[in-house]
Amino acid sequence: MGGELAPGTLMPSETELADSSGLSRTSVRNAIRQLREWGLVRAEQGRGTYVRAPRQRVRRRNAERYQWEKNRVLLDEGERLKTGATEHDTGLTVDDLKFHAEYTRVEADAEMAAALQVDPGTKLLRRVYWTSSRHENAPLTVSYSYLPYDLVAANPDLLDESKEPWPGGTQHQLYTIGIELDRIDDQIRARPPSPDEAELLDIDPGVSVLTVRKTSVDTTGRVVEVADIVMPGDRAELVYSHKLQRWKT
Amino acid sequence: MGGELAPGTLMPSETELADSSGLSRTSVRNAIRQLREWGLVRAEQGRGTYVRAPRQRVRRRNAERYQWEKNRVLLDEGERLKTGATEHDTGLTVDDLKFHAEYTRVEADAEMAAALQVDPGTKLLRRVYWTSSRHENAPLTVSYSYLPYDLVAANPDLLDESKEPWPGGTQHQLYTIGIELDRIDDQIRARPPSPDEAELLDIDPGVSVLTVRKTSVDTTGRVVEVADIVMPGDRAELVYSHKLQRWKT
DNA sequence: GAGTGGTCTAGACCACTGT
DNA sequence: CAGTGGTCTAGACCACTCC
Repeated sequence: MGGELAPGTLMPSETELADSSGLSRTSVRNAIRQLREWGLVRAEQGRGTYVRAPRQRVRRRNAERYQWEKNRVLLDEGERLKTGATEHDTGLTVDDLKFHAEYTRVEADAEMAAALQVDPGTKLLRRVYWTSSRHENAPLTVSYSYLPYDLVAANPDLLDESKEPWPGGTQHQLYTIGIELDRIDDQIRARPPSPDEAELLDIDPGVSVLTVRKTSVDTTGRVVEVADIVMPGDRAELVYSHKLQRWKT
Repeated sequence: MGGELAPGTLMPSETELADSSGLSRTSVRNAIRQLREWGLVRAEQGRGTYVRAPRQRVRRRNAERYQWEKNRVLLDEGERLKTGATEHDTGLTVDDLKFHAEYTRVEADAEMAAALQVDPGTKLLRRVYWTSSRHENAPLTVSYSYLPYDLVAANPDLLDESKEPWPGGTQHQLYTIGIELDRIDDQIRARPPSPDEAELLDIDPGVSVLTVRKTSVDTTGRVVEVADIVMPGDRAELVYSHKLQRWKT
């Protein structure tokens, strides 16, 4: 009835709601599905349905972030280790964070070949990366990054997933192989999650994900990285700020 | 079975699928719901379920668009009328487009007051605006724009919805009352559509919308417009391009 | 074992579309 | 009118969690 419940509160069970409302359980479930699509409630099998914490939004400010990362590249390593990009976004310190990284060597399919401007079948390094708070289970973003294998092979450290997290981010690692970025394009979409993504991000299958396809172009015009960043649509938010040129007075 | 059907094809009816598959109609409907959430199929009551046209994506390049709009402000009106922002996005000419505009005078609620940095209850001009192709029924974007009423009242034309579409866009109209923009911030989210939005944008209730909250700040640091732009998540895409500063050599 | 949500069935009625 | 999707019921079984 328009009321508000404290986060973590256990809802009455579906059968109980059906009995007390005079509706069938099917109808009650349909109603609850709406609440789930809005991320207001989470159902746990065998346990019950709980009110979710208020949508703690993750805010990514990509415009500033990219330039900020670039500026950091030329700092010495000690400086870089102190603060990473995730802390930049969330305000959490490095001790609160858990990392996961996983490297594989794959061949470019037609779609990725077009995005990277290479031939289909070209060897790529696929880097799956996520980070989450030690106190929460689900990551806030998951990143699938693709780089031409021959390019990164110039620095063996870049092929070693145990060297994660990359100190200073992707731009610094590219710097070690002589690459300077000139431009980054972000392409933003929303779509339903795959079952895997729903589980990993701890969202209901009915909640969309926000995705960013980030394309990094170096100073010679070459595409050096394509990354797909996936975020839970009910908790994530992207911010882009544009400074406009002044009219001549 | 992984096949692909031509757009517009009529699917077998739900009862027919239930009979031929040996499943109940409820289960068939659940399966179809997945297709709907992906925007692959559209159900029309009384008619049937059709395969949707391939997701013709609308691409908005906001970073360039905002500066482009600003540059156009100082051109003379004849120039401006030739090409508007929608044509800039879609490549359609002005003859192919239908416009809708609707003005109301409202009071700022707590949320909008905070966004506009005014007191709650302040009079606002609410401008609902959309444009769509003459050959398709549903708009590609709907915009809900809010401006302080006293600000725009300085030019009576800005209070007259019949003067839409604004020749040269919002930035030109602000120019007529002596305002130059300094910065535009975009805040991007995804969420389920309201029933009204689902109908207007011609999407299934299960398909999320992509929203942009656009905040325009003038050269004195004042927020002069807040606009909420709503797009169908299965057909829209946002692009932001960032040019990075060079390292000193 | 009792209680939860997840899945499924078989059938009913309604609102809407075409002819 | 017959056929479509939208909504609803009443009941079953399963997988899972907790005691």
